[in-house]
Amino acid sequence: MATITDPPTPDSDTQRPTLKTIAAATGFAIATVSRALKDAPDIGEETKRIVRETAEQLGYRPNRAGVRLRTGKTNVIALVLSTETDVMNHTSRLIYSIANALRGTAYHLIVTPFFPDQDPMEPIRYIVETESADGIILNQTKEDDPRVRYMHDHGFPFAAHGRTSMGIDHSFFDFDNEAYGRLGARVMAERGRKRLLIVPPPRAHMYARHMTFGFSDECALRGLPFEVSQDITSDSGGEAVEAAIAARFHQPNPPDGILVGSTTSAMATIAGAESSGRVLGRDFDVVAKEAIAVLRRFRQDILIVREDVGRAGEFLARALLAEIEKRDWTDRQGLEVPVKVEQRPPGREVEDKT
Amino acid sequence: MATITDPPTPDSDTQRPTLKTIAAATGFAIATVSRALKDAPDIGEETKRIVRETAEQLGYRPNRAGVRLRTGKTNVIALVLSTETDVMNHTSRLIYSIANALRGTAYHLIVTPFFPDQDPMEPIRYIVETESADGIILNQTKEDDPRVRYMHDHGFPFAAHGRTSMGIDHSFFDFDNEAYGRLGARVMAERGRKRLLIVPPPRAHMYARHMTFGFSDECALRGLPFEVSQDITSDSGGEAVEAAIAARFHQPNPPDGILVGSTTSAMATIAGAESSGRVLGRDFDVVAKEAIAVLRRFRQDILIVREDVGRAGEFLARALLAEIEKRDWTDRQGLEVPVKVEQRPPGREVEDKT
DNA sequence: CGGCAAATCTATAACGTTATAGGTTATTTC
DNA sequence: GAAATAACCTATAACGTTATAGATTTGCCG
Repeated sequence: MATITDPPTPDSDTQRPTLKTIAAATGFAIATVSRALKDAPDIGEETKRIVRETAEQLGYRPNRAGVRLRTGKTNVIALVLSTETDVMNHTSRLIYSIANALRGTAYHLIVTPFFPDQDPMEPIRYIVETESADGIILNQTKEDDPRVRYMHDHGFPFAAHGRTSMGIDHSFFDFDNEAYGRLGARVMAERGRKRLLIVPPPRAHMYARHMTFGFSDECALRGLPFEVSQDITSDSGGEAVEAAIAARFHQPNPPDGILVGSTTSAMATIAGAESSGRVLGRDFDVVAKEAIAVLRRFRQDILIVREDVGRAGEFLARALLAEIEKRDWTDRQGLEVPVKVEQRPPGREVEDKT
Repeated sequence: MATITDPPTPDSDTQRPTLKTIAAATGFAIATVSRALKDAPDIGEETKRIVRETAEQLGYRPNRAGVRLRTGKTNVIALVLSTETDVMNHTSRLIYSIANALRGTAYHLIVTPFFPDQDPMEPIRYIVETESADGIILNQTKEDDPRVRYMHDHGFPFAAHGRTSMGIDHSFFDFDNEAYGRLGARVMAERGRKRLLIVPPPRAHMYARHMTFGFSDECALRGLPFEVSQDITSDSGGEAVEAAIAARFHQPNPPDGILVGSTTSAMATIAGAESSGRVLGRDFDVVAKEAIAVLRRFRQDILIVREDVGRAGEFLARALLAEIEKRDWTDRQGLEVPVKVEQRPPGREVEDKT
């Protein structure tokens, strides 16, 4: 039984509009529509207007395969990167490892960063709507992430670097930041620290919550005083962190153990604390997580937990391929659990005895 | 007048083989060839063998646009990256800036890193042969770079991050490492340093030559003793550099001013020198070039020259588009000339008086 | 030896686009 | 008023691939 107005079946209008669609809608021939859209001289102004408007309204986007097949134009720029000389950081390592996992497959990797002035949904919508990829890998998930919801709702294959908590069961790889928080708290407690502080990443991020929870809970279990400051959140440059930490160390009861999330905040935190004359390793400890090898040289006495981003990239690529090929694969959700803290070289390490 | 055997005109056989080509060569129908190549059950074993061999021999590679148009399969994985929280390093910054410059154009960016176990020519050949991109951006050029020669010979649009010296006039953007070498030498000389040393990047790289030449020449002009060590070359982790510098500082006549190329080598160099008890800024200076903001926090007294990789990416994207669209654009070759050295904050700087 | 199935191959159409040649009006020219 | 011209539009083919339905050949059974 159909209702009076056509109830838009979720998938009825899912077909992307083509030149044909526009031709049908306007009554012009396909060729005319094509030429009108490229502003050819032998098409009437009025026709162009109509065609353009209909195209706009239907959300027409040229099919790249069609164009490419006909014209030979790929509309692709390849960036061929040498991995020879480079301190690989988090992002490039992720890219390299995904690309590496894709070697030997038929897949190409296109990279679509989105910028602060942009809606995070924009690239996702573009890719899904124009079907310009078979699947998407995304990073820095939020607790309630609209991108994840969108792709899930559209049945579009994806894998996320990071988890979400919105009741959607999706492929992901994540560093276990809760375990990291616990581990950091534990190690500092065992080193005799009495008052801990956490510098959490921006709160919207999923990993910030995990990290903060693990840290707080471990401290609470041990009856150890701790602070989760509202003012001190890591910023990209670290300027704010440095200032805030410096300020905190000039107040009474300063912390003697700090847990931070990234290389940048570690350096900023230490700089801030040192500004009060205190010495790392003697007067206070810092536990940091890093994917690159920078911090050990920065200060010998920093406590480092290593994150293997390469493993994440590899896992995500494999999981996504499984999604795309609809294999029912069990290993679609992976967690990297940190178990050790690297201390002063050479390699005196604290093993986890859980 | 044709010679007896068809003289393979450079471009006569340039056409990529398609299923049609194989069909013609084997006498089978196109459909048969297609099915044979996918190992369909209703094709005879002998046929499959013949088809596969011919395909192999002709170097057949399926046309992605054809497949995509017919099947809807893109064979593309999209990596959607947040740029929000990240210390952008050299590589990711380059990627971001290129992607950003491509926003609003019809172009997609595919990333193809190549790894140490791989022939650098492999990705280039693949892209050119399969026409899977309209143009290529490549980095870390060598003095005589086969990739550049190949693309130039094939008339394939490209732009290089870095120059070459093989008599080919191509699009590039480069940091002026010669000027950097000179500037570093000059600043240290002006600070009263008496014996300089350079830690050059691996010699095959173009920028290593530029840097070394500028440094050496400037020292020579000033009559300043300097060393271009054969043993000390920057390695990716910096281990070798640290050891070599440490060794050098335990010998007579150690340098009191060192020029290095990267963030990593700067840290390694300083660590090595400090192992002999010397103090940066008092007993020796280090001039380093960096694209990220790490070194200032590492040691306050380091002398920093900043490289704007974002500008490189933007320029390269623009230049490549001009190449592709065959616009005769004058700005196809760009140079970033360093003019200042950042010293201890806040912002006491040495301006170039050239 | 007719008939039937299996094995193997082929013709055709379609995906979405654009270049080309051609068609239809209306308008101008002599 | 016939012919030429301009203005605007359309039909068709092709790019390379694959799914589908159908064609041909071969072997086997009764």
